[in-house]
Amino acid sequence: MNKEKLTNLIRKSAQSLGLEVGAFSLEHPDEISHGDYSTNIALILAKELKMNPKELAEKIVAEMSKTVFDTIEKIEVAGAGFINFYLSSKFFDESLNSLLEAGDTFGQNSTLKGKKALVEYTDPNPFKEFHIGHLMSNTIGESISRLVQASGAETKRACYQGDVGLHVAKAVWALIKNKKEVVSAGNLGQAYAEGSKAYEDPESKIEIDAINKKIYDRSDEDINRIYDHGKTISLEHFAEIYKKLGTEFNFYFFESETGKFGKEIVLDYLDKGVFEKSEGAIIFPAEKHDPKLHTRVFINKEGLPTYEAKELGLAQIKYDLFPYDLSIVITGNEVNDYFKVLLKALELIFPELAKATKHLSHGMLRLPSGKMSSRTGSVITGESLIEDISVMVRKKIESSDRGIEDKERLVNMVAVAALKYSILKQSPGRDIIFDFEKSISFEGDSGPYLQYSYARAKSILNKAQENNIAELSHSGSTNNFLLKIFSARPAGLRKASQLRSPATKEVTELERFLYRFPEVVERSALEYAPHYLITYLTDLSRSFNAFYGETKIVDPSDPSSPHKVALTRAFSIVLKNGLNLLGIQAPEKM
RNA sequence: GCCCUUGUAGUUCAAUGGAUAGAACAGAGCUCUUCUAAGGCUUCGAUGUAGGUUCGAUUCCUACCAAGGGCACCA
Repeated sequence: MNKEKLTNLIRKSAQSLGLEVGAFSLEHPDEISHGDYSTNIALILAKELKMNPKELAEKIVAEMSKTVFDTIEKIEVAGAGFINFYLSSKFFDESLNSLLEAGDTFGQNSTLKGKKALVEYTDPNPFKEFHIGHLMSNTIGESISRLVQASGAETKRACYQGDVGLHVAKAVWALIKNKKEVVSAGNLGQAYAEGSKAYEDPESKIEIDAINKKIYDRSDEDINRIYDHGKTISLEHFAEIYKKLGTEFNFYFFESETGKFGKEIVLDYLDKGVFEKSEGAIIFPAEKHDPKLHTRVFINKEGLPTYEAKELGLAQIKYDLFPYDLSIVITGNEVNDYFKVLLKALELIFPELAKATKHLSHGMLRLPSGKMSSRTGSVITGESLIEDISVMVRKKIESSDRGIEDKERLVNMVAVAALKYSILKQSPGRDIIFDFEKSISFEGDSGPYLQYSYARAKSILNKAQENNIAELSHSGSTNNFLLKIFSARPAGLRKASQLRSPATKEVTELERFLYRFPEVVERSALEYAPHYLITYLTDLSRSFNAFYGETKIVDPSDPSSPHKVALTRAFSIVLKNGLNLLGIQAPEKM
């Protein structure tokens, strides 16, 4: 009994009462004790017919009850006129079966099957720090990429980096002045801060502007050498961070490439009336197309392309390399208004690319003490934040000994999980007030909570195997999980659907959550909102932990034990698949 | 001044126009001779203000108040 089937049954029943049925909703109630599905059809129809919604609901229920369903336990009218459906143990047994059979693939859908998707995120700038804002973009982008991939799209990841521009010139200026050989990415951050400060001084400004031009045209050997070296150091540093975070990009794009291309596009469309000349610059008067938009400069007085022109070039370069059906660009929300202007320009030039482009923005990471600024050097780097969290995780791991072999690997897994969870738990687009003490938690709603729940489930499964209740075997491409019934009879292998004993006829809350996973994944992907998935996984884990607390799962003397073990196995599958979609690793032990 | 976003327990976050507004942290109290206590169980506590639309509003509309971001050559 899936949602579609049930919707049709409800519609049919109402129609056979002679009612005209329009749109109505069928959802999982917020409160899990209110049943598995709930519809508001009676409330909607009663309004049109000016009837009492409760009475109408009763009539619809009576009509539905004429048909016998073995997957529905009971139907009842509740509240103002909601009809609640409680699924039967048969339904749950079957769904458990298919869940265990699907294994790693459970949760995937095909809404984007056959499509090509390109996701751009993180976008740090060489010569500047990789700060906590980049961690945000990376975390969200990685999860979106995985969700889109799980929806069937051929997915590529891209990172776009600003390797030219005033910020680079400022850093290079400071490096030359101090005759400092670049040895670490940290030096570059300092150099950038120093250059920014110097830029306020008119004399230094002239020098920095000159360097900026030379970087663009590569006319000065000494500057080229310092520039190339610094860029290499930066990129190597970023690569290390990506490794820690678990991101592998397919494409790297640079502003030094997109600028040239973007400029050509703008000049090309200058004649065609999209752009105009104004005060020596080339502009796009977006307000002529939409009063809420404003004019932006695409090529400045100096003849250099701005961010906007570069983006035009980027859209085209991306498409040439990977002809996408969907191009997702993830940025901070401070560029929202520019992006709207940009998309309007793109729409006039490459309508099909504009249609395929989806801009997602995340909020800012704000510190309780005020705004972070790399210009003044008051930044928290991504690296230092991960290290600070790691110190706390390390302490925790040292205090408990579970025979973990590679402790540093676990430290990184848990630290990254704590960080990613705190970023993904809220709806995207909103600012995060980042308070180190409060934001990074190992208790309650947290990444480590989910990981701990997973490790616990794995530990129970190992014990079940030792007690000969379950047998985990990998054959071919599918995971087979076989359970044995313990009794006087010869131990036999059973499918999960044959395990429920009369004693456990009652359906547990855990089961009511498990089968919903694919729906949650689909919604998260469709709305580009990983926080739905996080909320679900947290509820699911809480439900499992409560289950663990109130019952003994592995117990050879208990006939319902194999069924409980099967549920534990199902839980571990869903949680691992879910964590994977968030870009969080699931440790076997912790 | 104009445009965009956001106001929910003490704090950080949830809630496709639906039922008694959910969690977590912090506070109070239980719980390891039992499969991982990074856990479980009790308990206290909230929709910025004023209107409107609706059978029903945290959600939609209007005004106000408050916070953040943006508004021509940085990104």
